[in-house]
Amino acid sequence: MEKQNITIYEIAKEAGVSPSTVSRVLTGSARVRQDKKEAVEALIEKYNFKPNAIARSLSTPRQQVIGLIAADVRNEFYANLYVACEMAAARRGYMLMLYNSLGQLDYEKNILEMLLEQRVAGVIHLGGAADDMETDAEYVKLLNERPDGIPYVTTGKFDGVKECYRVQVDAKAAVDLLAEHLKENGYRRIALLGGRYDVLSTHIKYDQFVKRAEELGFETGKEYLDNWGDYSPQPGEETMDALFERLEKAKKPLPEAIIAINDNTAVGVLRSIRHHGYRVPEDIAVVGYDNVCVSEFVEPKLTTIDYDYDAFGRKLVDTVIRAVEGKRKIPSLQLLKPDIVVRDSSHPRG
Amino acid sequence: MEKQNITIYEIAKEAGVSPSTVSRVLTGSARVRQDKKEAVEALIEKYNFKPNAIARSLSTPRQQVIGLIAADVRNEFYANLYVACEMAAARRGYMLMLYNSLGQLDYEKNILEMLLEQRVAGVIHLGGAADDMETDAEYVKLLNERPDGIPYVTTGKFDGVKECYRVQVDAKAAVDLLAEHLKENGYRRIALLGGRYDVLSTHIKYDQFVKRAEELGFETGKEYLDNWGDYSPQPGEETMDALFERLEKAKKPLPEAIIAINDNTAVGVLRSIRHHGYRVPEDIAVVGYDNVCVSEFVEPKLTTIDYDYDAFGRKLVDTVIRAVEGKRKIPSLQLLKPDIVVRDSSHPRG
DNA sequence: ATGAAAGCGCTAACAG
DNA sequence: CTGTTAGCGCTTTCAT
Repeated sequence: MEKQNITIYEIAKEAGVSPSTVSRVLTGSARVRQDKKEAVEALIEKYNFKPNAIARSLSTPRQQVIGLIAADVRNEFYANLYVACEMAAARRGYMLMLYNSLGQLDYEKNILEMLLEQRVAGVIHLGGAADDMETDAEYVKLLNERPDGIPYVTTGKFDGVKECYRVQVDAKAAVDLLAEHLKENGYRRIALLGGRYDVLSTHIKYDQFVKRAEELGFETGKEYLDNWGDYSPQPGEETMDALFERLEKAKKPLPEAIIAINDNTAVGVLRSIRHHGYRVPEDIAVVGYDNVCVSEFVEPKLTTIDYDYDAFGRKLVDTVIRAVEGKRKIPSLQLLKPDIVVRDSSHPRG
Repeated sequence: MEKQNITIYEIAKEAGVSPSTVSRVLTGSARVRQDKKEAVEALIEKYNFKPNAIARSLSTPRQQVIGLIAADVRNEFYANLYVACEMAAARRGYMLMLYNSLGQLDYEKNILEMLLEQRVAGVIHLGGAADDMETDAEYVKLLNERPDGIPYVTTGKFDGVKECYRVQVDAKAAVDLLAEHLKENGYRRIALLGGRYDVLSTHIKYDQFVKRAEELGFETGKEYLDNWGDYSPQPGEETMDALFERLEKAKKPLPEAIIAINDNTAVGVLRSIRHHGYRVPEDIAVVGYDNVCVSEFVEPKLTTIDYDYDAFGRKLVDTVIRAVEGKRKIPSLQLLKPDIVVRDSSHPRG
């Protein structure tokens, strides 16, 4: 262990120079005579001195730290996005400070305050309250009270927040990709299951699906749409079970294909279908969203929507940094084009 | 947006008190006359003033931030652990700063330096280089050069690091649980597959398994052990494919049960078995580790080892905090007892 | 090229 | 109870 509390002062004294000179060799902010420079560097090496980033950030415009609020990194979608952000940030010399809101609105507001007290350079908000259809007024107030110049970028939306940049997946395009893929493969009676309608991205998916279904001549009524619960396999299974029951009662035919709100939900749907004695995709096709790791390892492999997570993270981080640096106009909404990954769960209907 | 750069000084001036008084009402560190207090609070409210945590931490002993290095939060095991740590830290008034090493040793060293420059109160290291059997000498040097009093706690180990606390899953106990469960259910010829032998936890599992197998009279030779590759499904599938091939060539019988190094690996193993036309568990049983979300949704549901992630995270964080606060002796190694979750993939052999 | 001095925003020891 | 003063560790004018 090194002796603690070494500062540029001890280094300066021992090197026979002033603290400013030490600072200059540390930051390279000005030229220093070679021999002094070397002396200082030798001492830095000797004591293994590391400048105190906290002290530095006090005298310097701002922290190179970006605060990040995520709904829950245990969900692979957010984990992927987080890692992409971290890599992008590292490349630009920024650090990230992560918090998970875990669905607790109060805690989430708390996080925001802590981040602001840390004087982060900006905050990125992935899902969570930013994904609620109905914006929480108090949250918006909090956001609008934030110090000037701390940019806020989110994958969701917040009505009424000033200087808020949105970077979203183009959810409509994703719906279209899936809908057209199913149509091409001969599916016409299609159900959309899972998620919560009061979540922005889910909301968009349902609305767009209804619209597109009509255009493509799908056979889709209210009975074939169902949303509640979270985004894990369990509710997926239950929602599908309920669909079977509902259709039987109504004497309606089974759907030919299911669009699950995400891959986890799809995994639950697959299980329900299996339990009811049907095969995928022969009897019912299933597709999902997010291209999560398991989607490739369930039986059958899942057709799904993929995103360029790296590009997504990069765009998020770059937006913050550009805003911080006061760069030219930044679009308030940036959309990312999704891709479709076709696997076995939606083979041509035959 | 609020005007930026409000400090306790403007508040003080406008309230007609001294900065220290403002500080006192902020921290509650001393009594302040009621009317002054109210005046200050009103202004804090009015300007929506938030004290600068950075400045505060400069004049105060230390940051309430704990640095956390994780191998990769996209692996659910780490995501679970991370979230548990975050919750535990929040309860104790600490924040976390997360970094993912992603298998890049150089970057990982970099992270450590950045964390130290941030003067974090302590660092928690989940997997990554701390999990390597062969400790990287330079890393150890870095660790030993860290300022005095910054505790280091890890789920792995680092040979030669001073003031290093280890909090580990009791991997031997986990092996025993699985081995005994299989024995009770009538399995005797058992293979252990996946992971890398140069990773601490994997190493322990293999060694303990070999030892225990002998004690329990298992039929297990070199052909039934295989480790290389990472901890995702793909290598799991390939390893199992290779096992089939190897045993056929050697004219050895198939194993009755497979222990996969983790659930992800097990998922790949299941697929390989299915592709080869065998059933689980009728022909071959499969068990894993970690009780990751999918383990409950693959077909058949996976028997696996579960940990009390919350307790794990709490112990990690508490250890750091206790060390920071210079509390009484802290054990240098703390072991967590794992549990077994019995599901369908290892039904009694019939 | 380099030192002295001021300041970043807050806390804390010390007088009153 | 409260104001004054002195830091915390670093950067940054401003002279020299």
